[in-house]
Amino acid sequence: MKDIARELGVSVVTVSKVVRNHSDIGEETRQRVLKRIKELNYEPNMAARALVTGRTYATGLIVPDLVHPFFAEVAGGLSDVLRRKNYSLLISSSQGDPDLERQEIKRLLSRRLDALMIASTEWSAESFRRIEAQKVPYVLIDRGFPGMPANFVGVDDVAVGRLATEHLISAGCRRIAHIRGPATSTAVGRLEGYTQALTGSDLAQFQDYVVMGRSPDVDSWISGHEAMKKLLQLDPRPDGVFCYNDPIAIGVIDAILETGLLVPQDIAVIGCGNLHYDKSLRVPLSSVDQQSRAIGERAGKLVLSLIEAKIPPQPRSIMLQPAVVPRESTRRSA
Amino acid sequence: MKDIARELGVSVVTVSKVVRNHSDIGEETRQRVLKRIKELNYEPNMAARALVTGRTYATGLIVPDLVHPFFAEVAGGLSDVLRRKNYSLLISSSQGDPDLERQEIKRLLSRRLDALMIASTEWSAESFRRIEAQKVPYVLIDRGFPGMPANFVGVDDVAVGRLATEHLISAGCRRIAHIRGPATSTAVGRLEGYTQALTGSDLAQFQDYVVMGRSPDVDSWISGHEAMKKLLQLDPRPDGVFCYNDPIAIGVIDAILETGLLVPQDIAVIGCGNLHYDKSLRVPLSSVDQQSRAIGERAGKLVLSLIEAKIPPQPRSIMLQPAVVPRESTRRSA
DNA sequence: TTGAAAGCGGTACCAG
DNA sequence: CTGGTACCGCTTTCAA
Repeated sequence: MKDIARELGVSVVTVSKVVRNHSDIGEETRQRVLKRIKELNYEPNMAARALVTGRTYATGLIVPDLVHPFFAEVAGGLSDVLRRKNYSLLISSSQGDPDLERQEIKRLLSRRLDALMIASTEWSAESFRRIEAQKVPYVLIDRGFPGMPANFVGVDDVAVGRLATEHLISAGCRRIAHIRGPATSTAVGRLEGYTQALTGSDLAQFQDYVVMGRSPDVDSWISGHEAMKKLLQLDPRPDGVFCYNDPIAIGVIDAILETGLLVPQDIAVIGCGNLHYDKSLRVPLSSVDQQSRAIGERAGKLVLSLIEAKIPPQPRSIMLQPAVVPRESTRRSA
Repeated sequence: MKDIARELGVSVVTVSKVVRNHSDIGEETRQRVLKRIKELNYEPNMAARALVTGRTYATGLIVPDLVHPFFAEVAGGLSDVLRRKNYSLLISSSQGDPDLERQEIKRLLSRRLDALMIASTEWSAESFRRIEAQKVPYVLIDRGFPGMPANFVGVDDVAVGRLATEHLISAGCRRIAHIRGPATSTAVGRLEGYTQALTGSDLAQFQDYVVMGRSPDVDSWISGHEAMKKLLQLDPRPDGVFCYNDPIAIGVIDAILETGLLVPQDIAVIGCGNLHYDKSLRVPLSSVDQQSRAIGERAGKLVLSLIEAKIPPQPRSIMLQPAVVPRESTRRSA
């Protein structure tokens, strides 16, 4: 910039104004500067700009696992929205480990990002105090903290659990198990919905029909497979299983088939997420659609509005409505 | 930092040195400063640091599609390696559009990242000149440019094509089709391997047995589905299909089954990528493993070494070896 | 419409 | 071991 200014015999201020196409610049001067900028392929140094303006035009996303299709889709939707407004996106994965998550938050905070989005693996809202202290706007994605007023974008998880369970009931299942997720709002909400649906029906509820996989967010398939093995040893064994997510459901189906039982005839299975390959599975998987991409897009828009706002607005909670997508895995001649 | 310095009656330089635990600082002073830093929860401003050191401790990754499991896994492996060395990762998606890709490169370049990694959708190496001009180290991922000396991490694509095709041949297929990808090195290499394998056999080669999907990187399933519909109208129709990637292969299988034909009995199918859900598909999918995660990890290590190097080293090409993972979709009683 | 000066939050260099 | 000074590349303010 200094070079351009010197060459053209104008000041850096002038060049700077042209770059940001500030109004008060002579048309002739503007053209000259613009021309030289193109020639030199000049790009302003964002780090320097960030230093003085305090805005980086970058946001951060922390997810438990990038490879998990749900988070990949969220990231995809997010990235699209942000790109259009010229924001960059830093992504990091917490591997489902709260310590790593805190560390990542710290790292991103020190980059002075304009906003953070987090699908948290925490059970407590503690580490968000620090973000608030730094006055960095943030949005919780997919998992919230009950009673904590914070910006949130996700799906109504109680509805997810209720819909899934009711679907199994109407498919004729009488002994419905649930493979639950970790201690996040998402898992808790779905469990709650499951319980509500059962309570609303005349079906019996068995204590040991609710089991938790080892690490449902990261090694989902294995978690599901293991959990189902346990359920299969129960007597009476379940005839319907509602799974915390689709990869778990896939593990569950595989476990059932290995035993020689049939899906959905012997045991019906439903998952959550409606991943795009669900319909091509060995047993096409019924699933509760979570609108993953929409979650990313809404979060993107919310975060942009947060950044633009001069004063931090009231936290908003955006709750998308889930829907059952029925497929083979629950199609019983009930 | 200024505050801390004032409060403690030392200079900012001293504080700065403590932060970076520079050697020549009195133990007592160090402790005092450290203490205060903890108390205030102080984090150095990376933008400021970047401005003076010229290093951002951040790298960028551009992929055609984040949701594509292959790239998600690459990103996952990469992210792990970089995190351990305290680097952040900016991810952006080019949607398979060369224009968008160039735009993203520009954007990331203006952030003065320490290095870039790109799974390019370009057919020409033109836009990489700009990166070189800025002297930013970069690594091509998955797709290279023949004859262009650049850092590269990927799989030996000719071997991929050869292995897949030979696998179909040994499964007893006599009329082998190929659904190819776009004009990238990856797709070209696989096609080359396919041709080599056929030439090395006594099988006939049909011109119209090679078809290309619409947008193989982004809407893979649809691309595969459409392409297979075309192939099915041929006479004689193929009895084996080698697909550019797994999502395409899934679309292909679905198209075949819709017609009432059987996989693998009537038509065997093999894909590339060995995605983790392949084994749970309606017809468990044979696939050529591309070591996606390893690609990410190797790329991460390479990029770190590039950053550390004072003088740009000779470009290295890291070529991982693929392997066939046979499953139901090619298991014929040949 | 233009530009001089100050400074964003740090680090490098070198003198004390 | 400690700190003064200059400066990284850009924006802001305000005077010309």
